Amino acid sequence: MATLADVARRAGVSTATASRIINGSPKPVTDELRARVLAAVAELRYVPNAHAQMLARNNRNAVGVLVHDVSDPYFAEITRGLQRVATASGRLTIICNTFREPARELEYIDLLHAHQVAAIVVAGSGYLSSDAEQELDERMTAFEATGGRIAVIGRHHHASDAVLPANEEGGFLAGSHLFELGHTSVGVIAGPAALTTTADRLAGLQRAASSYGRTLHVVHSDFTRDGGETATAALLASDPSVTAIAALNDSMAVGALAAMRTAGRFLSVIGFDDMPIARDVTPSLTSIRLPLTELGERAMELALNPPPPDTAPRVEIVSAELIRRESTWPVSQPR
Amino acid sequence: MATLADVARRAGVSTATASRIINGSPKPVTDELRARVLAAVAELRYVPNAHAQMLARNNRNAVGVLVHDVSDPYFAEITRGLQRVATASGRLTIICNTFREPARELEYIDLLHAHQVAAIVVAGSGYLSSDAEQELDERMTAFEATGGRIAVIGRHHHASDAVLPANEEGGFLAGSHLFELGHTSVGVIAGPAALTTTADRLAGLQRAASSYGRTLHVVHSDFTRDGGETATAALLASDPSVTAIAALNDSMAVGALAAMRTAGRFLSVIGFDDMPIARDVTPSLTSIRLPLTELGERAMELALNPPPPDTAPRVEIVSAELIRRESTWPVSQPR
DNA sequence: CGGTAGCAGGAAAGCGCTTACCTAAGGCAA
DNA sequence: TTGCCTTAGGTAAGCGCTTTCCTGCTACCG
Repeated sequence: MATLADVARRAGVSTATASRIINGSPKPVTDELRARVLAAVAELRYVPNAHAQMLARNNRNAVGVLVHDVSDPYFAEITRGLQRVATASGRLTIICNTFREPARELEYIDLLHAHQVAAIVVAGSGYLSSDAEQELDERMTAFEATGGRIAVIGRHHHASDAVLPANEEGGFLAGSHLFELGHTSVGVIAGPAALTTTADRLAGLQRAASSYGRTLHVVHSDFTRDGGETATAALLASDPSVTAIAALNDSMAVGALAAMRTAGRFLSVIGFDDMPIARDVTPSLTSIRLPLTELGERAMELALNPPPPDTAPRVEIVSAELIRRESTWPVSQPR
Repeated sequence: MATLADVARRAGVSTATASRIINGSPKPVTDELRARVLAAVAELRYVPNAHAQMLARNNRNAVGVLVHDVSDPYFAEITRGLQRVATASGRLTIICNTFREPARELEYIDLLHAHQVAAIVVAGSGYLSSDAEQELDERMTAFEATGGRIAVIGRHHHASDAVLPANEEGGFLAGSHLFELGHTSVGVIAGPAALTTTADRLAGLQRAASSYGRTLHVVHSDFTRDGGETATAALLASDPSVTAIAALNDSMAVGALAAMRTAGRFLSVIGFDDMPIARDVTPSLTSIRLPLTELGERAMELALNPPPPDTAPRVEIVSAELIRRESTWPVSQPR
């Protein structure tokens, strides 16, 4: 690897001069030297060593993103928003897939910390409470103590800025929609019980149920399409009275559709997240839209723009919206 | 930020000893000192500065991934494979979204180079030929000249290892399937003409067409769902004789389905890539399966395991497979 | 013509680590 | 007792950069 010293030697200048020219520092330099140095850079295909630069400059440039799984469309959408903002402000984004393993989360936080990132965005529901969650909180605090910034998406961390999707409100919207259509027995395909996302969406649904004087039939699944399919199949078999299904995300809703196709029973289905696929399945899916890209953008903005010191953490709530499509209909007009 | 020197001071040892203990070097150290140092690490919440480590050790640990857009399911799937392998061998993966802009690709290659990554995987079709492509080739070669490894996916780079999806074969499979079903007038919704992926898949389709003595009606689009929808709508309107559509990826095939729904004309459709969504649309999509995750895994393996020196670049071809579903049927039994 | 700016460029001190090499002390055989 | 290992730990030289401070020079003023 060519080093700055190589370039300087070749151009017949000191490393100081070479560095200044390459970085376009304000110090004046004669055009002649500039040309010689730039020529040397080109000839040697010199690329500065980023680690040495970071070390010498001691500025934090990159930002880290902790995400459960980028290939999950939910996170893919959020990640796109995060990246847009980060890239726009000229920062390198390091994306870390935690695969939902708390141990890996911890590992990655340290790794990002070690890499001197300016900020870390943690996306994705946390667990309601657990040792790992505790530990994560602690590491996040430690990172912030060294001047790093943290923003979380859809997860509460007492000390950090947060962007929260209106999960409870969304759940309420979904439930109200179904009850408004006259459904009395609603099956809920929920995510893992320990996740805050599940808890919040479910809470909204419950609120709707009690305000309409109805009850829910909840089964827990895992937020995947296949999980949704099996859970729905089981629900259909065990409770014939159910006339509508509320799935706590679109993937499971799509699974529910598949289960109903094989069972030959077609009930109203409402999903959650309004992912792109929602409009392309048949029937197209009524869903609760969460502006995921925006969620990511806001979070990155919070992470990159430090708040005035000694103020409380900022919390932004982005609201949910009901998107009506073909998969829900009045209970009085069954199909 | 606590530094190693802080830890050493606090534990009353030299930085050398502290470093050795923290890194578990083979040098023997008394248990007493070890305990003191580890205690200091915990108290100070010391996290080593990765940049300083990289600089001092001069070893390359991370790997970089250049990908058009992780939120595109096609690349999401590939990325998942890449990450699986990289993480399994204990490496940090830096994912860079190029958003299909050649300029950004160049920028990122240099950035990864500067960060001393051990290897770079470039995923995603290149352009048939262009200045930017030329330039990219050059940078890649420069990177390899400094000891870095490069592997490409679905793109030819004379000097690097490559994993290639069998695009031509897949195109042939798709074409043969449709002609076998008796279709004589096949409309092709292609991607941008300048992309090698488009060219290869199209070539396979053409080969099938000529071996069956048929011709194709090709329109170019952009590999997005919406692009596919408008292109299909236009094709339907302009050429009423078409009885089947071959879309060069599933996203556009889904768009084609949507266009046909609005037009009220239902033709056989075959997609490409067999993305998860294919089985959930109605009718479920016949498609050419490309094992995308595997594509990513193989590429990362190539990137991480250097070939014996002075051998030709390794090229692996992963084959395509026809997945029959409901969206294609014999021309003699129209719906 | 001396004195002082102003300018172009270099010398060198770090940034936070790792590690080759050195030292001091103890143990043991001759 | 001497000599030589071994052991436990420290010293200090970098890794490749940036940046402060310093050195000559030329130019200009009185």
